[in-house]
Amino acid sequence: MKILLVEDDRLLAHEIARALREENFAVDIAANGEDGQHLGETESYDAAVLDLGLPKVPGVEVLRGWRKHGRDLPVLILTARDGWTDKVDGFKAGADDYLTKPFRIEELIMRLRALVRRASGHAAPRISCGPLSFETQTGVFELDGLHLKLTALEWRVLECLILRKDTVVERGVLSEKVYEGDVGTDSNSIEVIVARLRRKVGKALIETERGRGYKLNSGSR
Amino acid sequence: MKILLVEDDRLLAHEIARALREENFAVDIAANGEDGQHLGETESYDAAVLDLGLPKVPGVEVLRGWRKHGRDLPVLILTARDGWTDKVDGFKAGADDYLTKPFRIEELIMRLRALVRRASGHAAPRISCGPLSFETQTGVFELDGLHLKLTALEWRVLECLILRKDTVVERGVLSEKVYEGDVGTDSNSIEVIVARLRRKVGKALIETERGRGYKLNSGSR
DNA sequence: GCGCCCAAGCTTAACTCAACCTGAACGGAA
DNA sequence: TTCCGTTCAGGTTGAGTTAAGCTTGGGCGC
Repeated sequence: MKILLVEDDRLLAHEIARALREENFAVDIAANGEDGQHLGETESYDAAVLDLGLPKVPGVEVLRGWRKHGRDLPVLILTARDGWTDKVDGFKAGADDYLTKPFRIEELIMRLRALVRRASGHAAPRISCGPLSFETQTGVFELDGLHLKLTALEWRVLECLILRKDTVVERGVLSEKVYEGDVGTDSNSIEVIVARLRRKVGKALIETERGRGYKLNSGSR
Repeated sequence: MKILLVEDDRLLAHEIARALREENFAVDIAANGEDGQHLGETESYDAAVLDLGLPKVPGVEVLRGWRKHGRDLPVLILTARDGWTDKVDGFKAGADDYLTKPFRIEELIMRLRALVRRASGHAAPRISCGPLSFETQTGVFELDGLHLKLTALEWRVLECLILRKDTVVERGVLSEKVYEGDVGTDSNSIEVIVARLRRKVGKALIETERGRGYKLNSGSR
């Protein structure tokens, strides 16, 4: 867990760093806006603590710069003044939280922990299978990196297959998953959907196991 | 954008709810811990505001209950007492932020917006999508740089879509987030709102995924 | 091994109906 | 009054189903 601390007050900076390290955070200190800007853009941190009252480059500008460069780390800003506009500007620039000086160091730690916890929950698990990949959070399929457009039923079938890739999914299981209620199985609609899917994702991907069902096979064998 | 407000003080609750609704949030109010617990577990909210000083079931227990049930919505806790241990307990139970009473309602809104923005995976304070852009901290939409005037419902729908741009937002999810309380699903009002939105932002932006829902697509793919 | 036969699966095309769109009108709230 | 949200009706579209003919594969008798 690595934190970037941008704070010009040497004394305060070291006090904060000491406390954070005691809690097993790794801390880099930047004593001014320029260094902070640069470090935030080049290194990889789990979160940043940013003093808004910096000399030369104002803290808000540092934050704005990070965001412009696509840095999406959680940022907690510190403000000496109790000024309302400061906080508003900070939030508008993309801050996630703020603290007004003076503050208890335990509070800083707690808020940092909360930020990191929430930010880390955003890893989007992906399943890929040959040229096909599936983002479980958004339900988006991609083929060779290109967005794959599917109808509702095609999507359900393909999801069902990719969640069990490399294993046979029986016909019955498929129609159960695809048609929520139980269905009379005397129909070839599943076959039709599979055929259409094959035309979209390529014949080789979906293998049929005669008498049992279908299997999505990753080219690994 | 739907918020759960758990607050036993009727007056305060309605004041907060009014202010939030003025900012186009949909708000459900729970007047006690039990109701709050239940609503938070069964309904789907984008964030919760939780008073820690509740009668009967303490606020921290409510929060702990949600987390135990796997509800990971962002939670902002309110604490009347200036007590340190309250906040610590709150954070330990999985809170994301807190405010000490009394507070400015604008600050509550700022923090809520920051929480929601972060939870939706966006670090930058501005989301753009084709000619459309959205300022997360102020809730302002712009089309080609010009301020876009929307009604409350139009705003909620469009916000919901832009926060999940390029992914399909299901009809059900949409009406959940847009309407307060429970939802009757047999109505085409969402369709009508979408049609009106299309007339305002252009047809191409809002794509309909038949059988699933709607998608806001940044032409990039 | 060879070939026949039948069941299982594939594919195309047409049809049907639910999902969706939209203009208009109504009713309630500010 | 005006504005906003909802409902309704009529029209449009396209996804899903069906059915029919074709292909494939494996079992079995020779």
